[in-house]
Formats: sequence, structure tokens, C-alpha cells
Amino acid sequence: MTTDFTSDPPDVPRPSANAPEVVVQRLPLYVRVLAQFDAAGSEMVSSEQLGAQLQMTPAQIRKDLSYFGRFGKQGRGYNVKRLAIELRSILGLDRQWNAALVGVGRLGRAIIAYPGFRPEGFYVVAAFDIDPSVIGSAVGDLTVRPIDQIKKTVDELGIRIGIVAVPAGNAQSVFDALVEAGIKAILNYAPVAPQVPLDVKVRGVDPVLALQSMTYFLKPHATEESAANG
Amino acid sequence: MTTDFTSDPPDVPRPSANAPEVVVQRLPLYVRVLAQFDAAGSEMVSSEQLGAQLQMTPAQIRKDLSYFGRFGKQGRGYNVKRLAIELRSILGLDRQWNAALVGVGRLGRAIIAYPGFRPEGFYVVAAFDIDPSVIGSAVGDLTVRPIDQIKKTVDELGIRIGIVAVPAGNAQSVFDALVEAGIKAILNYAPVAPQVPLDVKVRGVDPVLALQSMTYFLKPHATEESAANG
DNA sequence: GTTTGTGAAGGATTTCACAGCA
DNA sequence: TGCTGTGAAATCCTTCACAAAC
Repeated sequence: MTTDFTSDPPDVPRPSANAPEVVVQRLPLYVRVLAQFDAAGSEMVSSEQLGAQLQMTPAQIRKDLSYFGRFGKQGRGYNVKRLAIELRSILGLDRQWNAALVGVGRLGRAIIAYPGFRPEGFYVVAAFDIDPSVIGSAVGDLTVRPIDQIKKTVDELGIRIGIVAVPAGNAQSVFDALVEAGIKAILNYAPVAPQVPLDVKVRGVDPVLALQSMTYFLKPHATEESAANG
Repeated sequence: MTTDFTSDPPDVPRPSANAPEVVVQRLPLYVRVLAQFDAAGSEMVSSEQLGAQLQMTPAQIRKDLSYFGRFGKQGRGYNVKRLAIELRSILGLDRQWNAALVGVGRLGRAIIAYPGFRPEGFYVVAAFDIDPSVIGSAVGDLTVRPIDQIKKTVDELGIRIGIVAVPAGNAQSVFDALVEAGIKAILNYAPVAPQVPLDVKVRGVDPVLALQSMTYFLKPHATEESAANG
């Protein structure tokens, strides 16, 4: 899966050029619905069908895919299995990724116990905390390490991803430590705006922000005018 | 937001017109960093300072805010407390929002126990499941209800928000039930692409998708060329 | 007949740059 | 002087529409 796919047939338009970030963010969605079509027994799927599932226009799906290659056949659509394999390869999902979790409080423990990561190739292989009273203790099948061992551990275990699950007040120092350790991809559960270099990707998981931007669209309900629920 | 806001004072540019959705999604971020500036004792803040915290351009912040009013003073910036109050009001964060949780498995229980919602005004006031063996049992201080009581409960408790924490296979039927109950805002933890009417907002919380779109940017590491971890 | 891949058009969002005000 | 608010410009993203391929 490294870089020797020089075997482009003479008609490949843009092998895997610089696609807009927003397009890259949609690719995992395509992978997901392709898995559904596959599970349902579909062999081929059209951009129309994909669009219906994802509530997007077929044109957008075709355009998105065209940044990475020509995966379809006119008149037929896309081979479900092959497109899934291609997209997984493009995204780097055909390998294992090791992650370091920082913060083993309530949330951190839930993340370690979360069964959704491993089947997708994401392995939490180390856990860190500042609290001396938990360092050395076992969480799941991991032993909690002191934060100042991040760099050493990242190198030793081939960790490429950081997961931040510490309180807001400690988050920036954890970002700094992860960046210092050479981490370039961070999944952030802390409710803060991280300060990181431009070459470091951070994605936030933040249910409160999600809720807060939906309430804008909720009109003050008729039945609440004088209802007492405060 | 019907159509009779003809009462603009002569200097109000766009009272609270139709701002792009992407702008609305950034407003909660502004609220959050304003709270930080406030906690740090700042009285005034400039778009430059906000931009530095959020890694955005000052121009974008000013433009975003201009969709909703004129909150700043030239030469001085924005009053931290006042801007926070205004934005919270615009977003509807100055009130309580009741939510219904569907799915009281591992994840659902973690959501009920999550301490981050209440301080922000989001209250999970009812929990539902299909599994007869958990219906009637207590989770936190809630009693689990059968799913077919959603509509009744939504009306009785003034619930405006649905939170979906069921397995992927059951998710669409839960969306359908929530929509049928008149819910217009859904926080979705299930790894599926929901099919809902256009007037229903859904925001996904999906750490796996977040990870999957970051791996694209992680180059195959030098030290991994021949490392054995897959 | 069907559906892809893609230039071109259209629309949306961001940034620029500066007048106006404190 | 310092900073906002905002038209205009620039950039980015989506949709259109159709030739080409099956």
C-alpha cells in the first residue's frame, strides 16, 4: 500500500491529486455506505443510489471520486467491493493505526472500552495521565504511564495518533506534548480550541458544540410559551 | 422567524438575517472562547485576539458577527461579557433544552452520566429502549421507557432534542420515531447516514469518521517501512 | 437505455481593504 | 491611533449538462 502504483493506464486523469479537505472528509462516509450496500448484497451501485443514502447529489459524489481516479463504468455504476477497497487504500484504512490516549478519567476509560475503534483498525496501545495516583494502575489491558513518557512511547510503539481526553484546563499542555512527540493527528474530546502547528490535524468530538448549533434552528415552541420547566 | 421584522432602527444593518449555516456552527466556538477570556479577566477583546485563539482570520470573525448585529466598538473591540450574552441569546442558549435519549446500552449510559450537558442547559429528561429486559429499570435517575411512548413523552416533557445511541441496525427506525414525534434536532451517535426530512437537523458525533479522515494526511512513516504491526 | 467523468457555470464562503468611528 | 463593519474581490465548492462509454 505504499507508493509504487506507477501502473496507471494511460487514461488516468489525476491519480490522487490534491483533493479539497472537505472532499477527504466525505470519503469515510462513502466507505461506510458502501459497506452497507455490500452487506445488502449489492454488486454494483450508482452515484444516484449513493446520493440517496447520503442525502447528497449524485454529481457531488462523482466529482469527489474523480479527484482520486476513475472507479466507475458508464451505464453500470461502481463495483461496490472494489470502490470500497480503493477508498480504504486512499484513506490509509487498509492498515493498523496505533493511538495514544491521554487522560484516563471517566471519559478516557470509556474510550478505552469503546468497541468501535479496533474493527476499523484503530488501536489504543498506550494510556497516559498526570495524576500520580493512577499512574502505574491498569485500565483495560493497558498500564497508565506518566505524561513525560509520551515521546519515548510514541517512538517505541509506532504511535501516529493522539487522543485527548483531559479536562479543558490541561488540554493545551497535552497538545503541546503530543506535537513535541511528533504526533500529526489528534482526536480531541476536550472542550477547547487547540493551538497547534498547521501540519497537525485536529478533529474535535464535541456533543455540546453540536447541540449548541442546532438550538439556533429550534423555534420557541408554541406549547412552551408559559410552560414551567426551568 | 416569519416575515414581519420591519421595525429596523435606522442603523441596524441586518438584524439577525439568514446567516449561512456554517456561520451558525461557528457561533458556539465564539461563545466558548469568550468564556475563557472572561475567566481570564478580560473586559474587551478584539477580533484579532479571538482569531488567534481559534486559528481563524480576524476578518472572518467580524464578518460572522456582522450577520447578527454590530457588537463591537471601533478602536476598542468587543465587550467580552456582552458579546457572550448576545451570542448565547441568538443561539438560544439562555434557556433549558430537554432531550430524549434513545438507547441505554453502554454508550447511552455514558451519555446519561456525562456531566457536560447540564451546565450548558441540556437536560436528558427521558430514556428509551426497545429491549424489554431494560424497560422499567432505572438508569441514573431516569426510568427506561418503551420506544412507542416517545411521542407521548415528548409532548408531556417539552422535549425538543433527540439523542440516538442505538446500534447501527436500529438507528433509522429511531430517527423515524423521533421525526414522527415532532423532533427537529437530533444528536446522532450511531454510525449511519440518517434519512430525515430537510427541516430536521442532525449532527453526528463520530470519532471513527474523524479518525478516518485524518489518516489520509498521515504519510507512511519512515520507521514503519518494515515494522510488523498488522 | 443508463451512468460516468468533467469542463464550465453558478453559488457560497472567505479574504481584502478601507471608510468611519472611538 | 486602533479597530470595527462591510462592500468588493478572490477563492473555494457544488451543481449543471453533456460527450463518451458500456
